[in-house]
Amino acid sequence: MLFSQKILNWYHIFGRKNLPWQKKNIYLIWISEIMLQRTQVKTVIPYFKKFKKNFPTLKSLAYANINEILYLWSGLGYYQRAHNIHKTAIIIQKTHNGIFPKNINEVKKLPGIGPSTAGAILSFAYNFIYAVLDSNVKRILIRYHAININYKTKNQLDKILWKLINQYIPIHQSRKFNQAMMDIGSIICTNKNPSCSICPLHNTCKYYIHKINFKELVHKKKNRIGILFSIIKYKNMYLLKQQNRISIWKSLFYFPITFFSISKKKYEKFKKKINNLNTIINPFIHYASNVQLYIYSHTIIIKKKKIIKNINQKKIWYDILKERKIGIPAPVKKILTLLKTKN
DNA sequence: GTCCAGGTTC
DNA sequence: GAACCTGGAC
Repeated sequence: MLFSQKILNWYHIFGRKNLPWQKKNIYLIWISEIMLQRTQVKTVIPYFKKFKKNFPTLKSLAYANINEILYLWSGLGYYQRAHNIHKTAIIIQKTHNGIFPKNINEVKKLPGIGPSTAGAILSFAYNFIYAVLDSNVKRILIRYHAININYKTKNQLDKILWKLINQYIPIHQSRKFNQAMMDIGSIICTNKNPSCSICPLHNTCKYYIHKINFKELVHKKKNRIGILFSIIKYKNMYLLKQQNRISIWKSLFYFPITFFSISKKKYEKFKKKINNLNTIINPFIHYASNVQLYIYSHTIIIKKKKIIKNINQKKIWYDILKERKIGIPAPVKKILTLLKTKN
């Protein structure tokens, strides 16, 4: 039996068919595919539903305020994606008459859409014959063909894998094929302890037959960075700043921040200093991107505050008892929730 | 406490 | 090749 036939047969019995974005609405498919970039299905579902409710159409998104988009994105991570969907919505509104393009080259030009996402969008929306090559699909192909990835650069490997997947993708059922490949990759052909016995490809898979397993390269150790949040409180309100210059959490709102080196000497010195500060939030570690953030905070309670500036300016007084439509990074949300309970 | 899953961009 | 985030598993 052909590779693609095995995949399609599996899909008809086990494939995921009721995900909230599987409705042939290209706008919603696009949003879901962006959310799914380096983010797992179960994480995306609640965010997608909330997003769909608030921005049901491309037009509503194009005219939205970026802070409102970041608010709905808060906690999902990789906030550049939120900026990119806004940019894309505006581009489509202006230069494509509000209609999401059908041409793959046009789609790939849009911010935040690479080759894999472009294939996913067009195959899911229109059943066009474009493949998806995300890490689930890559893992299947690497194992199936026992490709030794240690001798290849990322580019060389991608070229090989694209060639393979383009050979396998069936002419009439690309939508089902792509969905099934991702399902199998994430449910069966998992990174650790794959469930080969229930895999539709195991009869011809080199990894299964010959027990060939090439280990992936180990991850680089993350750098430690110290952060001090200055929690400035006035009644129920906290001072938050929108930061654009710092690369992490770009244009999200958080407490005034000080970075410090975590080199042993400086860190010890800083720790002593911190211990003298007035704080009600215990220090904690937050992993972000390629860094390990050691997050400390100190509290300053003020009796009189400056004039409240509006949302388009960089500083705001955030009332913890009121929801406000701004983007807030996960660890800052966590602190605000703690402050609420201690209020 | 540390590790893991997960595409695009520059 | 490095930067970008978070929740949950261990």
